[in-house]
This record gives sequence, structure tokens and C-alpha cells, in this order.
Amino acid sequence: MRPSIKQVANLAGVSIATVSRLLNKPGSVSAETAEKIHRSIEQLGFRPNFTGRNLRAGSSRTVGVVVPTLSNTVFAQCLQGIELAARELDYSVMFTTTEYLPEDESAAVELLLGHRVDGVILTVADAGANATLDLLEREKIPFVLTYNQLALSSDVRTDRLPRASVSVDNRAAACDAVTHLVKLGHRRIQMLSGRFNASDRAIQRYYGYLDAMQAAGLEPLPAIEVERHTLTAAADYQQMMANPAHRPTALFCSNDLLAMSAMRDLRALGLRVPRDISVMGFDGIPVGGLMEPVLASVVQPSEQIGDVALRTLVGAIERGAAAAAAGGAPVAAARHVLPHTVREGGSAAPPSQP
Amino acid sequence: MRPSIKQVANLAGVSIATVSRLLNKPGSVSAETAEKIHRSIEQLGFRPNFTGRNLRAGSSRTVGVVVPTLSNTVFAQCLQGIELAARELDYSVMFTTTEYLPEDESAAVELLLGHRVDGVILTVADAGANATLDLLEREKIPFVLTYNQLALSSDVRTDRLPRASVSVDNRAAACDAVTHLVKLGHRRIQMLSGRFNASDRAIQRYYGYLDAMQAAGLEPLPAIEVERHTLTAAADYQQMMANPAHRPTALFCSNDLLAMSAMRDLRALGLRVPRDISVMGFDGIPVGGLMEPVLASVVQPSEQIGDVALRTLVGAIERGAAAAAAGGAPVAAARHVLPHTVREGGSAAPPSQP
DNA sequence: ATGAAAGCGCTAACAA
DNA sequence: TTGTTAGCGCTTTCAT
Repeated sequence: MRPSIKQVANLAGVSIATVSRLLNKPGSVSAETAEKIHRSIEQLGFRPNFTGRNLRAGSSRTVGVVVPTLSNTVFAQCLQGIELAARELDYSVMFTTTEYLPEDESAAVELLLGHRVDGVILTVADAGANATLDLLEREKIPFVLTYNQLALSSDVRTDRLPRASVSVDNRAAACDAVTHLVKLGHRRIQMLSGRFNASDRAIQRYYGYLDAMQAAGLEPLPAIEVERHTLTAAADYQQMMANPAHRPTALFCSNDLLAMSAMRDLRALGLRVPRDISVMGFDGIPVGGLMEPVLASVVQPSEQIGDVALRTLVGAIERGAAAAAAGGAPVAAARHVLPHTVREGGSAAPPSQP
Repeated sequence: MRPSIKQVANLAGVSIATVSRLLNKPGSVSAETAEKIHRSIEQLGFRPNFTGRNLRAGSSRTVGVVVPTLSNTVFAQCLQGIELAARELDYSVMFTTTEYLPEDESAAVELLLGHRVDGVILTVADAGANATLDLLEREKIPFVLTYNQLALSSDVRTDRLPRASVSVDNRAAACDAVTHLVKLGHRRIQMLSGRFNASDRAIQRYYGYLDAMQAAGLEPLPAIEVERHTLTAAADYQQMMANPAHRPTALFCSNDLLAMSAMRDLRALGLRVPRDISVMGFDGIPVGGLMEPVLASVVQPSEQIGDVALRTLVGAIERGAAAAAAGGAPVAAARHVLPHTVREGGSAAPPSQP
């Protein structure tokens, strides 16, 4: 077993309380005892055991993070932002993945709660009706949603506090993207989307697509939902692409990975981007900017989303602790909507036959 | 405060020991008490507090992970592999980043040790001489290196146990990549590399480049080291590219992100890949396969690296615990070398002027 | 300025 | 099968 505060105290010839005090508020101990203790710490290679501290203090200075996957750069960047901010604020990060399985969300959170994390940052499939969030709320564990954007309509139950979230305005962002395509002269625009039941963002983005199409007086098409980046399996998609008469002049994809996969598939079909068809993505992942043509997309600031989420969460944790101490009431949560930008790129150009 | 084992015991009318027993080995408690206790647990919404358990047991079922960054897909995939395997084995993951700063490595590990993680998986700048690894060894905390590949020469000190690592054979893989370029007919091949002092892999890969060049009887060139993907800053690179007489016919890059950045820069200079110059990367990140031309690269199985690393680590942790119980000696660590494959791609083609 | 002692939630002897 | 009890490492009154 590693040296404990006790061994340090023994070696220094003081009580464990004094050692503890030195560790916490160094001002409250005399210079010479401090000196002695420091020497003992050095000599023993003592390192405070957070487990003991946490048990006693009832807080762990650790936050839990739950994201669907790390295979999508977007979430990796977000986690990166979280970690950087956490380190700055002296918090640690415990991390889990759900593989887009809603049923794994609660298990993930349960595990984190077992570790007594002080708060949780998560991206869930559907933030509207979500048992995991209800659990968190019931247990009064502060949490912040990332990417999930609470539809206002889901807050009709006014008995409930608004939930904290950090995201872009997915609907408006998608609308901007499609509007960009419209401005380029496209009239037949097809949306390709990840499964709606795995991502409420995808639904919001489809609404944005509808908004833009309607605003332009164009006929919206039903979205084609595809499994994670395997377009070859989508029969309706294949069919649509095979027939030049039905083929859209532009594709709007609910995320960049999908857009890039689509471009690959289009090439396999002998179609060229943007000459034969334009493609626009969503997310603005960095590699999109390295391609030729550059992938047109809506850029969301993923790392910043992580950063803001963490700071918001820590704010809530520390306010919560203060409130608990003061016997106060919980505080209203903030809905952060970060700005998005449209990245124009060579993959979206005017249609060849207007 | 959340309900503890004590409240459960009270409500069920049994002692806390019985509750604990039910939680740990359910067989050792009678069916009816089990029933009563389960009801109480349900009713109170009790969830065992790992902090208490860990403090008592001296182990946390948590592993620490330290990677340079999550901006590079390679590490994100690796972390993904770690998390998946950890979840399967019922371990949790605490995660940190070093931003490629060697001086942050020890701070990161210190923090993890404070949390009493049972073991650590890390990718360090230089595994050959690394104070952090020495610390881990001194503290007898099991650890596994990922991507870092221990040069055999660094193990001359036979008094020390070999360290555990999971990686591809970077040198051989780079050699294969360059050999591929040679076979295509290239004779003037330039290596572009990340900073050697931030990555011992980069050095190994340069050795691989030298091996291939020498084997082919070609004159190797000094590597051009560049800061993370900002080739525009590399004066020697700019100069070399400006002059067609000095320009290499192929570029071998120490990682895919660098290769993709290079391709973008080449386009900006008016050069076309692969017509004017071939480019080959290292890592085999998935997006490389979606580009046009497909990025030729050496594929390393990042997610599998994470998976193997975690399983190796857990093996060491549990063997270590068993050995400690039996008073045995530490076990020799394994050096896992996973297979790599060369991905041929349109970015590497025969030179136009042989 | 320092020490003594209680207790955070849990497990593991040891008793019964 | 069940209960009693000590104690993991630490913080925090309450004394001194």
C-alpha cells in the first residue's frame, strides 16, 4: 500500500490533522512544521488519495461524459474541448460511449453515478423524451446536453426547469445550408440523413431543410435515412441516382461523414461533384477543408461546444454545492446556442442545367 | 446525501453486512432476506458508492488514458477501442490529453494516480527516456504504451523488465510504404515528418524510410520536420517545391493528416497529385479512403491497438493483484506488434517522367 | 497552531 | 445465514 497521510504525520512527528491542514489551507500551519511535513512528503513520495477525500467530502471533482461514438470527429473534438477546460479548472474526466444505442445511455450514466461524478455532459439520441435525463434530474445531478437541442415544445411542462444545453441552432443552420444551395440555383435538393431515431439533431436539420425549401417555394422531398455511412444499402437512394430524370441536382447531408461517403458513392456511379451534382454537409469537420473539392458545409464549433459545456457544468456544480450549503433552491439552466457559419466549398456549385 | 447501504439495511431490517453480501456474492444470503433487501434498494433508489468500495478494496476498476490529442483521428479511434473493451470488462476510463507537451505527461499521470486508477495506458513523446514511465514503474502501477514502440536498444539495461507496448512495427511499416513508392518508379522521395522530439514514432518511420531508400540504392534525403500541419511555415519545403529540378516525385508523410495538408498545399502551388507528385501517408485513417484520389497510406489498426492495450493492461492489473495476494513477483510485460497493411491509393502513382 | 476523534460508504474477518 | 466491528484515507469540528 502506498503511503498515507498517516505515515507522513508519523514521520514528521505531527498529527494527521496538521498534515491535512497543510494540504488544504497552507496558511494555517506554522512555517517550521510545514517544512518538516514537506520533507516527509517528499521522502515518502506521498500523494493524496482522492478516494479518501471524495468519500469524506462527497464530491469527486470529476465529470462524466457520454457521447455516441468517437469515430465521428465531431465528438472527438467536443471531448477534446471538454478535457482542456476540465484540466484548466482542475477537474477530471470519466468517459463513456453509447454507440448510438439509446438503451446504453442509462447504463452509461448509472456507471458514472456509481463513481459519484459531480456532473455529466451528454449527447443523447432524443433529448425530448429521455429516461436517463429524468433520472439525472431526479437525482439532482447537474448535467449539460451537447449537440442535443431542446425543442421549445418539449418544455410545455412548465413544472420542470429548462435543461442546460450547448449546441448550434440546428434548424437554422440547416436552413442556411440549403438556402446556400438554393442561391446557387438548385431547385431539386435531396436530404440524406442519419437515422432520425438515433439523432434528434437530424430531425431538426430536416426541419431546417423544409424551412429553406418552403421559403424558396420549392417542393421538399422526404429525407432518405441511411445507416451510418453505408449508402449502398439504401435502395431508394440507388434508384433515385440511377435515373437522371429523378436525380437531384444537390444533396444536403445531415453530417460531413455522410457527405463524404456520398461523394465516394457518387464517384462509383460515375457522377462527378460538383459538375453532375452538388453536395453539402453539416459539421464542418476539419478534413473537409483539406479535400478537393473542399466540402461545403455548415461549421459548428465542436471544441467550443465542449469547452462551454464543461464550464457551464462546473458552474452548476459549484453553484449547486453553494446552494446546498445555503439551503437554497436549484438554479435555472442555460440554453447556449453557439453561432454556426456556412463554409462554401467546391463541392457545392451552380447546377449545370438550370 | 444519497441513500447508503445503511439506509437500505435499516429499511430491510437487516445489518449492513448482509446488504453488502447480497451485493457481492448473492449466493450467501437467504432468498427471503434477499427479497426484502431488493425491495428496499428499489424503494430508496440505492446505488452502491464506488468511492467507499474503492477506498476499502484499494482498487478502483478504473484505468487512466493519456494521449497527445484527440484532434488526430488515430488517437480518437484508439480511445474508442479502449472504451469498448473497458466496458466489456467492467472497467471505467479516466481520460487526459497532453497536447504533445512532454512536460504535461507527468502532471497528467500524477492526477490519474491521485484518483488511484488501477493502471494507465499512454502514448508519450519519447518512450526511450521518460521520467513518467520511470515513476509508474517505481510506483508499481501497471501501464501499457500505445503507438510508442520500445527500441530494443533502450532495453540494454537488463536489470529492468521490458515494458508493455502495443503498436505496429513503425520502422517496417514505413519501409513498406516507401518501398511501394519505389516500386512505382520513384527515385527522388522526400519524407515530411512531424517533430521528432514530439514523437518517437516519427523517428522510427524515418529509419524505415532510410531502410527502403538504401535497399533500393537510392539516396535518402534528410526529413523535413514540420509543426503540426502547417507546411506553409516550412521554408525549406517551400523552396524545394518551388524548383522543379529539386522537387521530389513523391512525398512520404509521417501521418495522414500531414499528407492531406500537404496535398492541399500542393494544390495551392498549382501541382497536381498524383500527376505532378505522388503522396503517401501513414495511419490509414478512414477519411483517407473517401477522398479522391484515395490517400495511399500504411494502415495501422488503431481501434484494435486500443482494444489490445486495454486487455493487456487489465490482464496485468489482475495478475498483479493475484501476485500481490500470493506474494509473488511481477510478470514480464508483452510487446505487442500488430500487423499493418499498405493501402494503395490514387495519390501514389508512377512518376510522369521516369 | 495543533491534536483527538468522529465519520464518509463500504468490505471482510470474526462471532454467533 | 446473519450481525458486530474494525478500518481503508481523508476532512472537520471541537478542544487545547
